Amino acid sequence: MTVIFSKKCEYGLQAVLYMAAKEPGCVCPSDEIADKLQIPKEFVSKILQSLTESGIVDSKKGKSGGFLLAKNPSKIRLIDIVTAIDGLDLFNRCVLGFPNCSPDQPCPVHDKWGELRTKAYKMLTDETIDKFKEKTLSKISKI
Amino acid sequence: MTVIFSKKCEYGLQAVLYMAAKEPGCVCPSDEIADKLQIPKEFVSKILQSLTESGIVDSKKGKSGGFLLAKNPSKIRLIDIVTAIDGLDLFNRCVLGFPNCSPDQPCPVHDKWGELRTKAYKMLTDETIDKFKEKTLSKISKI
DNA sequence: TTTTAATCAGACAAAGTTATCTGATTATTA
DNA sequence: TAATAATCAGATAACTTTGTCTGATTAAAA
Repeated sequence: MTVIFSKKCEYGLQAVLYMAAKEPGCVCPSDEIADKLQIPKEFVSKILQSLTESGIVDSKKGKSGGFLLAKNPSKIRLIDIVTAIDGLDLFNRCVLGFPNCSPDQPCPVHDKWGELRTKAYKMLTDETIDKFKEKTLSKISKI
Repeated sequence: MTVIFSKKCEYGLQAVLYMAAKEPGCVCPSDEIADKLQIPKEFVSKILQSLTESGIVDSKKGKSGGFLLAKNPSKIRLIDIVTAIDGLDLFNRCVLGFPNCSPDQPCPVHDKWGELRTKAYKMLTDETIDKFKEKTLSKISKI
């Protein structure tokens, strides 16, 4: 199998985009998120717990509790979520798995791949989640 | 964790590049490949077995046997190896894991990501392994 | 012809990821 | 204050990937 982000990270990104598409400050129970995104409830709950520690989301306990974004969506970048869940190995590791791949000891595809990787990193760094509100709503409605 | 290619695929790419860097028609025992690339012997052996079925490498049994490329390196593209081992899911699946991601039902990052993905696919499709002989030799010598 | 050194095949083991379950804790609301 | 509905925490199960082991088969070389 081939993957870019782990399932955890995919679900984390989906959940955060979902919350960003709702009214600001709106508290979402994990039940609701899991239901709307069709992903396992306990799993998404765990993922959001870890994002709470990273300061990206907040949680409210007790009745009518749930999860909500900890900051303004315009302050949350896609890369923040990826970093919190998967880390940045994707952008540091050699794509062919060679040890000590670096400009000094480049693997055969080092330069070509590095270019793509830099662009991907830039995209994730440039984009904040407030930009995706409309697109998320449109996508969610079709699930 | 975050991955692009599976370990199998990484090792497969490494091994094929290694064979392409040797004299044409040269038979490499799995021992030698495993040793030079510092990867598990039985594992690389299994991977090369599967690439034999895909017609990318050939194998010779018995004493002084081993693996060799089944075609001219100029006829083997990086994408052929990736396809044989990992498949093309990477280029078809939604990067956020949304179901039914398509131009009709795009995920929030569909367009931006699609662009990068297309470039990556093109790179793997354009590059044949004969182009990497020098770079592979230089990298191997430093492991 | 016997020994040797390799692939081949399949079972198995270890590790990591994904998913589920259970119970404790917390805070709202009736 | 009691009932309710949510997060939180930790154990465990299922699955996939990665890696190892053993023995059979094959073919070259002594």
